[in-house]
Amino acid sequence: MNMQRWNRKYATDITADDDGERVSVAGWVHEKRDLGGVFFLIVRDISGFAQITLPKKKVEPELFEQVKRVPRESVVVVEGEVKSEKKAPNGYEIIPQQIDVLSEASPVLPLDTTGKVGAELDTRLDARFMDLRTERTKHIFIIRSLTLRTIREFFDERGLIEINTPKIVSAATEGGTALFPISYFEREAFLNQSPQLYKQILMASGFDRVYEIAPIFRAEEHDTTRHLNEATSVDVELAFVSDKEVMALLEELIAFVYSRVVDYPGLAKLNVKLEVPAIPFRRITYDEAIELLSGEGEQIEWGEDLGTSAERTLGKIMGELYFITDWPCAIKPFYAQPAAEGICNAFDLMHPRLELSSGSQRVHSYELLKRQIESKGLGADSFEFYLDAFRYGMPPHAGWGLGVERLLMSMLEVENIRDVVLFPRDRRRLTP
RNA sequence: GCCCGGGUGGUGUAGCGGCCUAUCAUUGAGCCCUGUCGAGGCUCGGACUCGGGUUCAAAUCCCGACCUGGGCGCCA
Repeated sequence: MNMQRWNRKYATDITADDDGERVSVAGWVHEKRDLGGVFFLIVRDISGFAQITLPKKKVEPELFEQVKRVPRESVVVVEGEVKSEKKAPNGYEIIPQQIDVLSEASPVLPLDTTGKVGAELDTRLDARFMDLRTERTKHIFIIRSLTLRTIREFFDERGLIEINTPKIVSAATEGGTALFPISYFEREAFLNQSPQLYKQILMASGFDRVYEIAPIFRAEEHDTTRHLNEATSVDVELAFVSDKEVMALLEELIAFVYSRVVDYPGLAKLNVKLEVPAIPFRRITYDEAIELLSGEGEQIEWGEDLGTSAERTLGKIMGELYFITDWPCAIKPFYAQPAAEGICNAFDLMHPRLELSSGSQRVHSYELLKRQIESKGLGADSFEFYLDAFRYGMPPHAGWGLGVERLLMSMLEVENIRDVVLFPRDRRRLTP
C-alpha cells in the first residue's frame, strides 16, 4: 500500500487559506451526521477533527452511499478539496473525491469516544486503545510526554547526566517496601524498588550530577487512588551539595514543569485551573507540622510518621506545595544524614493532596553508613556492593526521588493515579 | 493485611419483594430531513454476574463464589 500518494495532512494543519487545495486526511470516523441532502463526516486524527462535507447533489452517489455505511471509529483516508466555509467548525471543510476505508470498525463500541456518555475507569482501562481516542485521555498523555521532555530539558540545561541503573537487583535494597521476587537463572532476584543505592554509587565515580527517569516496582497490596505497583520515578543525585541545594533544584523543576504545561493549549480540555507555583516553596519542619496538626485536633506522637489524614489536614492548612524538613531519623532510611538529636537532613515535598517527593542529604561516611544499616536491623554484608563505593573516596551528596504519576495527577487534578499511566499495574490488573 | 460499598442492554444509569412484559440517555439497525457541530423527528433491536437458599412471589432479601469502587495501614 502506498501511503505517500495521499499527501496526508493533519486536520489542524489545514486552514481556510488552503481553499481550493487538494489534500487528504487520515484518521478515525468520529461522528456521522446525516441530514438527508447533506452528510457530515467528522474525521479525527491526533491533531483534532476535520469536517468532511458531502452535499448530495455535488458528490458521486456511490460515495454518498458508501459514507453512510462506514461504521464509527473505522479508519479512513479522505481525499478531496478544501473549501473555506464559515459554517464549518475549523473554518474549512473538505469536499471528498474519494474515501478509502482502511479498517472497518465493529459497530458496537466498547465505549463512547465523543464524550456524550461516560465510562468507568475499569471499562476505559480494558479498552485503553479506544479510551486514548477521547480528548481528555489523549491530552493527559501528551502532557505526560511534555512533562518528561521538560524534565530532561531542565536537567540538560544544568549539566546533569542521565543514567540507567539495573531494574533487576539482589535482595539488598533500602527497605521499607515489599519487593517483587523474580527468578534469575538459579538465583532469586527482585525488581528494583528505586535506583537509590545505584545513583549513590555513581557519586563515587566522578559523575557528580546524575538523574534517572525509570520504572520502580513496589509489591504493596494497597488499593488506593494514589498507588501503583509499577510507577515512574525521577531520581536525582548531586555531589558536593547539601539537602538545601537539591530542594532548590526540586522546586525550580516543579515550577518549570508547571510553566510549560500551563502553555499547552490542550490543557483547556482537562478543565484544570493551573497556576505556576511561586518559588521558593514554604518550608515547615516536622516539629512544626505536628504542632499545626495538634492545633487541628490531630495528635501525632513525635517520631511517628504522618498518616493519610494528617497529610490531608496539613494540605488544607498549607494550601499549596510545601516542604516538610528535619524529620526524625527513625522514620527515614539509613542513608539520610543525621543532623542533631535524632533529626535527619531529610525532606518531603508535599502537594496539598499527597506526597510528591522525598529526599535528603546522604551519609557519605563509610563507618556511619555501616552503623546505620546495622541499627536498622539490616545485614551490612549484603550491602557490600553499595558500601564498597564509600571506602575509596565518596564526596558528600544529596538527592531525591519524585513520582512522575503523582506529579501529573496532582498537577492535572486527576482523581485516580491509574488515569495518568497508559497501562497501569495495580493489585488486580496485569492486562492489557 | 483490615474495613465499607457496588455488579441491571455495548456504554452510563433508574428500579431495591408483587405495579418489571425492567426506566432513561447514548450506541446499533432502519426511515424522514440541504448546514450539522451533544443535530432533530419516527420505528425497531438489545440487560437483571454466577451458584445455592428464603418466599405463594426475587433484579429486589440471605449465603457463597467471581468481578469491581473506595477508605485505612504500608508506601512514592
